[in-house]
This record gives sequence, C-alpha cells and structure tokens, in this order.
Amino acid sequence: MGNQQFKTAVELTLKVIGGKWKPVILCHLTDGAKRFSQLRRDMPGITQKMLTQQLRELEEDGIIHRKVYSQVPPKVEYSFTEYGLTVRQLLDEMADWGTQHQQHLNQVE
Amino acid sequence: MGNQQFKTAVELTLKVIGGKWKPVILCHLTDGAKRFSQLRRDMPGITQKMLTQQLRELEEDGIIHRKVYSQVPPKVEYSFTEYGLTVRQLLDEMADWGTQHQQHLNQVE
DNA sequence: CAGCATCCTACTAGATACTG
DNA sequence: CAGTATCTAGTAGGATGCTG
Repeated sequence: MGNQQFKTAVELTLKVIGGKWKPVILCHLTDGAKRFSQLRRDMPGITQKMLTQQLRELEEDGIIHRKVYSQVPPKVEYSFTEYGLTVRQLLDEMADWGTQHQQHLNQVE
Repeated sequence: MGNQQFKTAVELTLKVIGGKWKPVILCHLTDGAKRFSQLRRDMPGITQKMLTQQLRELEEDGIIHRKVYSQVPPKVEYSFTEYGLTVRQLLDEMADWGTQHQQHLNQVE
C-alpha cells in the first residue's frame, strides 16, 4: 500500500477518464454513437475547441472510435470502442459513489 | 444514460477524490494515520501549501480525520474516517483499471 | 512542527475568426 | 458540419517568508 505502482495506476486512470469534460462526454456516449454536433448540443457549456481536444485524447487512448462519413456536409460519429467499454463499469461505480456521497451530504445538513 | 444525474454524480466523485494530489495523498494514508511531515516526505513533489489545502478539502468532505495533539512541538495526524474508507474500494478499482490499461499500452507498442 | 499569507507563474480553458 | 488557428482570461499550482 502507498506504493508507487498503485499511485501511478490511479493517476493514469484519472489522466484517461478524469478532468472536467471527459467523464461528461463518456456519459453522453453511453447512449450509443453520436455526432459531433449532437454532443455539442448535449453539452451547452463546452466549447467546440475543448470538445474536439478531449475527443482526440479519448481516441488516442483507444477509448472511443471516430467514424468519418465521406459526404457533404461532413458527418463524424463517435462511439465507445470495445476496449473503451471497460471504463463504463468504472464510470458506473464512480457515479454510484457520487450518488451515495450526495445523500451523505444531504443527511449532514 | 447520458442523463444529468449520472453525469453530476461522476463529477462530484472526481471533485472529492480527483485532481493531481488527492489520489496520491489517499494512497499514502492507506497505510494508516500519518503526520503532516511524514506525508511531505512521502510526496517530495508536493508543496506544503498544496498538501495543506488538499488535506483540508478531504477533511471537509468527511474523507479523512485531522487529529491535533496539544503539545510542543505540534503534532497533527491524518487518517481515513470510517466514511472515507468507502472511497478506498473505488480507488482500488481505479488502480486496477489503470494497471490493466498500462498493460494494454505495452501490448500496442 | 505544522501551518498561514503573499506573490507569482504556467497551464488549462474560453472567445473569436476562419476553412475544407 | 466539423473542424483548425490564434489570442486572451482564469485558475490551479508553486516559491518564499513568517508564526503559534
């Protein structure tokens, strides 16, 4: 415990699915494949730059797949890769803890 | 899925145990209670300001307990609260995923 | 020893304009 | 539609000095 391996493993996980936007993006992709424009509509707070940036990182980490339809106007769809599905379990557990914590906070008040 | 409740729950979780330092601090506290100075030694990269700040936030969120010994020189020990132990499970799972992901990355190379 | 206060920097994120 | 490029603003985090 308290060892280097454990610590860096957690840090790696947070690097891949942590941060301000990635969890939110991944949540919206649990519905299935979505277009870039649809994701923008789903997340009014995010800028197009941030959305692009975060999607690219998730793609590079092998979590999501970017499917480009060669047509005009352009159409790009994002979806979980098979490998990416392994983080959904983790996201669920993080959501569970968050929900319980919210109730915990309500009790304290 | 993709709903507001799920999304905010994950965000709440990351607010409590996410970020650059909190996971690391919590890892080091899995050994048991530790003094402030011990934690500093365990984490050469962290500044005293950051350590104090993050410990305070973890304390406010009920994850850790701050025990002050009224003596000179001062002695302060930090440890998991009973409630805080619920995040250890989650940290373990995050570490598991991170470890698997590391192996996944090695295979790709 | 365990901090607080202050100042400062570097990076993250947002705004805006433009393009295949 | 789905981006890229550039510039700016905000904030997380760091350095330093002081104190009960």
